[in-house]
Amino acid sequence: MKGMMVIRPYGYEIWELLRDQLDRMFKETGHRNAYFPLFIPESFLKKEAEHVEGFAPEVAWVTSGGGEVLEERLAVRPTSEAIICSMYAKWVKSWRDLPLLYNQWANVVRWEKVTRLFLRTTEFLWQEGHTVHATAEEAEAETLQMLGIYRKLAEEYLAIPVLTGRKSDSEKFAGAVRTYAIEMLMPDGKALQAGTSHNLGQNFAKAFNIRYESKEQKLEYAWQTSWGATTRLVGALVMTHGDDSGLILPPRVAPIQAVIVPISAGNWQQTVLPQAQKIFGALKAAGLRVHLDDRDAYTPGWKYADWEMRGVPVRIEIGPKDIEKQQVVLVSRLDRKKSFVSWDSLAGELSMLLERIQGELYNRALAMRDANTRQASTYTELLEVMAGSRGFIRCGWCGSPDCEVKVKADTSATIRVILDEPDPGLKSCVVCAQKALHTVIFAKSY
RNA sequence: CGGGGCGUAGCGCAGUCUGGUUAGCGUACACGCUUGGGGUGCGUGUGGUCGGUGGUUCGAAUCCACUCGCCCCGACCA
Repeated sequence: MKGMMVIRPYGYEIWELLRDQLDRMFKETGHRNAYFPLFIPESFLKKEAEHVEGFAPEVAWVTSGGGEVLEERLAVRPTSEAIICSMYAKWVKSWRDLPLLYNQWANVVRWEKVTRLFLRTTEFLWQEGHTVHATAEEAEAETLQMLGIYRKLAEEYLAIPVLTGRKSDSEKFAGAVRTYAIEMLMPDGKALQAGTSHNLGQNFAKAFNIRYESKEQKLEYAWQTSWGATTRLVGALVMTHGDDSGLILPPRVAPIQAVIVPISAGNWQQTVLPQAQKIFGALKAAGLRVHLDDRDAYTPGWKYADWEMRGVPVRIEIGPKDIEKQQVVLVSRLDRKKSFVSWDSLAGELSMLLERIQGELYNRALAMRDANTRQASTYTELLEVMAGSRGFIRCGWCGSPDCEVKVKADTSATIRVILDEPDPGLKSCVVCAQKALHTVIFAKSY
């Protein structure tokens, strides 16, 4: 099947680690998990006009079941606003029911014409949060809070710097009032949208009739948000940190943080292996994700290359010479630099090394992004950058869709985010030279 | 969806133009010996509907048509 992915255990473990972090942060902010149906009756999907128009081209339909043609065809969920809102309409009665803070971990299907492994697949895994609030202010605060959680996940766990900001009208979610996103820059100069948070206003509440009775005994439409992040994040990890030897995984989301490679010489299984096993047990007990590679069929050198390709941040070598000195050799995946550490201080030293690698990966990614972020004050400058090095381009924008469309037609770049704070140095629109209302980031995107 | 490229062993490829023995090579895999602190070396083996379907031909990996999948560029896309 085109665009479908199979995720084997090592890759899935990466997803599980970042998923667990997100899930923890959601719960810390009062959200609870729930589950809603995979199929959505067409009549539900049609209720919000802009929403159905936005998703229609990429919906997969079920038209028969049990050997019979269905009276009403069913959409395989491309996102669950429609089905969830239909339930929220029944559940929300009073201001006392609010806020409703639910999240769903699920798979969704979007029939994309062009697929790209991990970045744009027909079926993907994600979480989608759907909340209901009594006021517009609360909904906006929720939207921004969740954007902040995505930023935290990206920067503190995936070690990838992000820009946050609003999307232009042409890029916003179909049915939303406002869409915010975290936006990453990949090493090839293309931008990747890695998480979105939408303020839905009352659009869906009006379409699905989600109303509550306020303290003042007035019937009011509710205010809603939705927000999501997907398996695309795993693709972002791979692209951002990899080098010529393979993957480099940030320690906080690495399924294996350190691999122990016993030096197989002579009767190593009697001399070296027992100590390697002891160290393995001690590190595991210290809460580290370690693996002991005791395969006899491969030489140490082969194992080094193998684990480097898989992105394990630290290798621990132990051989006959180390047994004598009661030490091990730590090797960083970043630069292959070796350090010699005694057995009794290993757990502490390893933890510190892992933290250093986590920080260094972020710094590398930040340096890459900064080196590929340019400012353009004239249209000629913008064209030159897009024809050459690409990357992020900061410039002024008057806010007119016409200017946005012109850039896309000429360069295929789009506005990735509208920055929260306009740069006072960028006074005029990069296209029409009229007064700039916003500072925006243009880039080609995945 | 439009333009271009590519599908031959798990992976990477040669062979296709110019149809003709048993379809090769590297790597991986299995076994034996050897080696072991940067992908050890030698040997013996296993593994193929040549993406699929149909056609042309005495004969098709090779020519033709259709089709499926993948990659790049563009359009589309929260």
